[in-house]
Amino acid sequence: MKSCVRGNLNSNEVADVFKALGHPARVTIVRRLSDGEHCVCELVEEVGLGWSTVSRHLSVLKEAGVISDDKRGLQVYYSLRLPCVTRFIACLDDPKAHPEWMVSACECS
Amino acid sequence: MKSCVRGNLNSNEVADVFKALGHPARVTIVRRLSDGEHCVCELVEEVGLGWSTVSRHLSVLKEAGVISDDKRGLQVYYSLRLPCVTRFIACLDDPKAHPEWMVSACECS
DNA sequence: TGACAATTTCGCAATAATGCGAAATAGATA
DNA sequence: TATCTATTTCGCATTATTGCGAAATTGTCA
Repeated sequence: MKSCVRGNLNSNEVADVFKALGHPARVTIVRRLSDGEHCVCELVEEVGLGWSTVSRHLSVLKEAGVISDDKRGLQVYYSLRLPCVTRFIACLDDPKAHPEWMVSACECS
Repeated sequence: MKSCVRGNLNSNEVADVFKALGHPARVTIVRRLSDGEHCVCELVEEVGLGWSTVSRHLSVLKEAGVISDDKRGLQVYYSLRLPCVTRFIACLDDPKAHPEWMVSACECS
């Protein structure tokens, strides 16, 4: 079995994912997306910042591979690409009791 | 069962943990600590930056609750407080096959 | 085609993070 | 007590991130 210490990604690549998640607005976005896809308009409302600002936060998350977008008609729908993010946040929220960590192997896609 | 969307921590607090992990040097440190505690001297060598810089990276991680320190004699030993960080990085490394995600509920302490 | 709606890109000013060397601490040892 | 060793704190210059409004894009619909 492979060690967790050194994997396929170097520290720069891993740090980019963490960095992308390291902003309150982006955490809010990711949390919201954990229950399914949402359009930008809904996320703007949830985050409480300007459209251009939220748009850039979304592009940071997308660039890091955390979320993906799907343009349908006038609207762009974003969804979470890394379910393990949700599970990790759940662990931070309540380190003791989190059976959802046992649900399955990581299904990041 | 509690939803993952809103937990005990607000987005600021969650973002602080991600922000602490969002730097290549700090990812290197955390990866190294996933096999047990190490003194600063070993981490300085691994990271390849100056002592004062590594020391500040360590304080950022400690401040965020990701690692803890233990001073014994002249040396300070750091260790990981959030094993789920290791599991999350493992997920990023190889999203498909990671049975260690099933090992147990999160044992963050 | 022309007007509208949802979203992104751009440029800018303000703020935060980074890395370094020098100086400060704190424990061990002579 | 004086000194050595491991580590942290401080001050500084450089670079990155943030949020905003204005302008640009892109798809829809009359």
